[in-house]
Amino acid sequence: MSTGTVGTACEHAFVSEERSAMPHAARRTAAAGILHADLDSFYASVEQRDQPALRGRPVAVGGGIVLAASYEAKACGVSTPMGSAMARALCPELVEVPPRFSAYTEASRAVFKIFRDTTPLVEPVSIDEAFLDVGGLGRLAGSPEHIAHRLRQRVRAEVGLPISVGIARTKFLAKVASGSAKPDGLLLVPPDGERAFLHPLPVERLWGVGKVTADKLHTLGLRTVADVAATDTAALIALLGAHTGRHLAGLAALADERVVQTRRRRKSIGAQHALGRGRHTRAELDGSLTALVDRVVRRLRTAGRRGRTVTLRLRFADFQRVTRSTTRWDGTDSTAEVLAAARGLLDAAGTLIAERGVTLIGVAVSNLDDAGQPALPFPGDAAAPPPELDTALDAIRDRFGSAAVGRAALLGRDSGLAVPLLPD
DNA sequence: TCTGGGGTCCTAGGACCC
DNA sequence: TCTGGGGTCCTAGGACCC
Repeated sequence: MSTGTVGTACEHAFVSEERSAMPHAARRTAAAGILHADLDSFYASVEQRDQPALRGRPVAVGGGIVLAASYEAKACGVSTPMGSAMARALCPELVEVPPRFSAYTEASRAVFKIFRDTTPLVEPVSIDEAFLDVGGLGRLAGSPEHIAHRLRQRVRAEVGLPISVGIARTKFLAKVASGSAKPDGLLLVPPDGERAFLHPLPVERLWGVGKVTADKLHTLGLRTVADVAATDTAALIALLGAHTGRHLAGLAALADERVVQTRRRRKSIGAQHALGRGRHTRAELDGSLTALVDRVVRRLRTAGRRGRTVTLRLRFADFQRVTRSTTRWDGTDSTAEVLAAARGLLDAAGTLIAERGVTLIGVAVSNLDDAGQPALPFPGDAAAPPPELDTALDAIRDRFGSAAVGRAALLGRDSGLAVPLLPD
């Protein structure tokens, strides 16, 4: 475990926060009050927690590719997403574990409960990380460092997982700080130490800089954040476009006004499935499509949402991707309606598929709205679509499990309905 | 060594309306 | 009759994140 403050050689758990006579508002903007909390090697840590034999050993969670690597595995070069064959080559002692998503969801829920115990101002980023605004809690709960320290202790004691926390004045700096704190550490970036902390870092650490943007920056000889900060914003815009250029200029200049947002709603719900190489018949694709639609609409209904846009995602053997989408006039969460839309898109992409083959198929529903909002009446609108398809798919799932849905749909399609024509 | 599954945001062109 | 500028929505692609 490591704890520290950048800009000083401090090894103390707590850095005394100056209780100055500054007015409250001014103090809030100047102080480091945002936490970024990030579970370390999340899936792998859950596996090591649940299987003591895995502790201290290099662990990779995944199948086909590495979804998460323990620190022991990272030490020999295993990273995500990396093919399993590559990972084994790098690390012969690697223990490979299939993912148990329900265990991760449960662990995540427990951790987020501790987050929300800490402050109501929690912004989830993903299953294993969140921003917490603790700037206003001084009187109640102590300094941000104190709060972060206790948060880490609680996650360790109550959920059994290591978590790293970065503390800073802005979301971006807190996020970079938590990355630097890993593994299992706490790092405070004080407002007067921001430049010294950020500027020596490589441009890849800027949020929104991936391989493509990093390569572009490198062509201008820009390798560190300090290099970006010293570059004219106009030059960055010319290189990267208006948005990215301005965005990076702002981050490098330590200007990040984004606040912690508690009420963010999901904007799309999707599912996808990688198919092997080789030809897939239209009937096989239709079976996969049905299973994907079934998964998506059930999540849609669970969330109480409806969507207007259905997107079909395809990937070819050369890893090129295309999307095809269609937008309905009103929102739906009906299996039959989403499937009809997706089938239409698949039909329209028939030539493309015939020429190039498919290695991945995905379906997403977006343009989401709350369920229950009555659509405007439309002359000639039919009543609710028949529920037979849902009933049939439910029956298949109950009897044979989710994995059977695609196969059943495939077998049942010619009969006009996805009835259970499964092999025993 | 071939590369999963879940997302977000931005860009750009065309249709359409005022 | 010919013309402009602004705004919104849809589609498709691309970069990025975990």
